[in-house]
Amino acid sequence: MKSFEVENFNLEYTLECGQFFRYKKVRDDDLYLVNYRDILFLVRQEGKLLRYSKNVDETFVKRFFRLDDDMEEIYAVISSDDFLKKAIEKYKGLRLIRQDPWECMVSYICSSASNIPKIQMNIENLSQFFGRPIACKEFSSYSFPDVKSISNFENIQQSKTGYRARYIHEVNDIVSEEYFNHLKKLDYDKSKSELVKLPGIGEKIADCICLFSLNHLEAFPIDTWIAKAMKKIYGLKSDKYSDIVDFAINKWGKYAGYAQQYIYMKIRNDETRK
DNA sequence: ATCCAGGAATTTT
DNA sequence: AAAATTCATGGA
Repeated sequence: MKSFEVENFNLEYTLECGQFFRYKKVRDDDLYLVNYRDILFLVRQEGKLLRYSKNVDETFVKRFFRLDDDMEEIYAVISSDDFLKKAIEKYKGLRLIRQDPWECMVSYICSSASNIPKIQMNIENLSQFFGRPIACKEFSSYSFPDVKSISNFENIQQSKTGYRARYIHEVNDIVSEEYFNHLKKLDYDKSKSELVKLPGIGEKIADCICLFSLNHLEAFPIDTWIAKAMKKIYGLKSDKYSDIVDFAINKWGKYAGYAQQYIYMKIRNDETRK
């Protein structure tokens, strides 16, 4: 295991806050096994030290966990009120993850009207059907399928994706490496309007893809939790998607996505504890 | 057993 | 243009 020092980073919060699905705690001492495309690596935090398996390098790990984000600046922008201040205090070190756009797209198509364990199962199944075996130390897994390779409809259904199977199949047919290369060049508004053209992708999922894999930190995905939270905390009357987005972007600007993640984490944990 | 879950598309008012 | 219905599946 190699390592480097980290600040304003908490591995557990970052992996387990619901933004990302392909991780597994493999030992009770907080050693995590993480999948990213065709990479399988181990990572563990010991205080300020972040340790990671030798099959990845420091540049990769820093990029994946967005350790290049200036959290002091971000905290300064999103500490707009008591709720956010408390959420940041409690979950300090929670960062967004830079996911792969294709992987992120398929994962969030699976997420509609679902839950985290089930989404994880769907992705695992898809990877077994369409990916390749990969390993790290004594652990083994499957790579995430390449773009255009999730093509067998029967197998998509056998991955227990339900009514989403059709969307995954169609999207797999439409997108390509070139599609993503083009998508990465667009700004937030343009990316989002491209994404919602795809079957099975509405505003919410498009915002997830923008925030979690396309570097658009102003994206503010609104699921039922966030909608409830915004109503409760800020007394928003309208439950129209675009009204809530306008409010958020007006309040937190280019870091609205980070605000979303802290709100989400806090509201969800406060709720499940009662 | 029945109902719902971190939505989107389609159909109906 | 807003509201109800449908879509599969696992888990509570």
